[in-house]
Amino acid sequence: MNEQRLLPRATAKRIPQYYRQFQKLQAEGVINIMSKDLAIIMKIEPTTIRRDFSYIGELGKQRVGYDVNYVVAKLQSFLGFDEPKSVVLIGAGHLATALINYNYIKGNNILIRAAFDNSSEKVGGVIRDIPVYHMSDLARYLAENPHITVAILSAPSEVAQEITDELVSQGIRGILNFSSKRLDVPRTVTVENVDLASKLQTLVYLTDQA
Amino acid sequence: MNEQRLLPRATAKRIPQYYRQFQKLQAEGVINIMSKDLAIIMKIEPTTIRRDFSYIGELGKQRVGYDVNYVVAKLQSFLGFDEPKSVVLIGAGHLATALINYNYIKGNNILIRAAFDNSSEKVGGVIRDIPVYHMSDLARYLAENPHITVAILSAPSEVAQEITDELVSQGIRGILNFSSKRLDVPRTVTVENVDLASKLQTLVYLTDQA
DNA sequence: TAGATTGTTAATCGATTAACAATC
DNA sequence: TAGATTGTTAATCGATTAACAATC
Repeated sequence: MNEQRLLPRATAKRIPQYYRQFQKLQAEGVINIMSKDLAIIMKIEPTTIRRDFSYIGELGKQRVGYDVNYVVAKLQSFLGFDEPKSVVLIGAGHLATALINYNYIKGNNILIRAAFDNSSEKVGGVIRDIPVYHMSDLARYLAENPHITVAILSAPSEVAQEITDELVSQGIRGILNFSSKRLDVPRTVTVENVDLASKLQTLVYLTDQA
Repeated sequence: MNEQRLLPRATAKRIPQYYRQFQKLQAEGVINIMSKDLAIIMKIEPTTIRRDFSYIGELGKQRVGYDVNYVVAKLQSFLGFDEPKSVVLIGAGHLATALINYNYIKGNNILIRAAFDNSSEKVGGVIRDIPVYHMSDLARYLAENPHITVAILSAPSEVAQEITDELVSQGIRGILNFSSKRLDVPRTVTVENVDLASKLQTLVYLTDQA
């Protein structure tokens, strides 16, 4: 039941970066790339790259490097992105719109299916082609779409926990949290925090240090 | 010249979180808090909190915990936020607007002074009360405002490096990078990366793992 | 083959946490 | 004072990287 983590968390967080980079290389028509050259592009040590890749399998060939098409396919299946994953957006403000735009640019193995908001101006409309529903429809929507297990939370901090509880009770198991609140969730739920205000403060601080 | 890093990078990244949390506690009228209780709120081990604080000084009192007002003042001066820091925004799209809104909610020791964009619809307008200028005015603006040393880069990836070079040549020493490109900068320049697309992919992957 | 690059073993480094002395 | 909490020492843990054998 409780699957052992197959690879270190630090590696897990880099795999999507590799995947995205190899997609780009593929689009550019690159056939092979060596860890040394990839290291320069991605600003990651070649040893770290090879170590990370070794968790997935023996992807490379000595003297040749990594076959771009092969690695893309391998990473894709490793990430479970062979079939696209659906997610929902909580909040339909500027951040939500930015995320929808981001998502459109990238190779679409993650599909934002719907956004939820309380604003009567937004409800009933679309962002790109993503429909915006009222928050009161959230529970029903998730009940009807049980394959959706990930939500992006871009709602105000004050209601973040309350919405989280609802998401979890409706079967959501992964939350990308843009609020500054740390969310209380059962251990079975994964939360990734993106605290933009703190990030900016950290940067300002580090800049003055350096 | 080359100032030694005073505290571990992991700690440096948490200090702004502590600062924000203590601001909140202050607003709520909390007088004292103990590491054990703070740990529950912030989801950080009490030992980690005490260890982090010890880098700043002996902030607490046995049996009493941490005086909220005192810690806010201490963190503020430690972060160099006694006087507010000015930053500029590159790009005036939805992400930029979201960041401006974020910034307005928080205690304002970081001031976004101006945004720069190429869109003729946006140039000349304001977001909240932040003026939007044309990208071609960036160099002059930074030359006239040499106290601005931090920029938020929310421009498309294709032009990210080009803009970075311009920022650096105009004296910018800290960049919050929202593009998916890793930026080439001199070692004197600090970059914090926020790769939203990768974050989302990581979350989806980890969710399926758990 | 000789040379170069991978995957891996072993060493290092940095961060976290358990244990505890100091002390209020 | 007795008890509890801080700040710190020492141990643990996890991640990175240097060194290198395997091999193409």
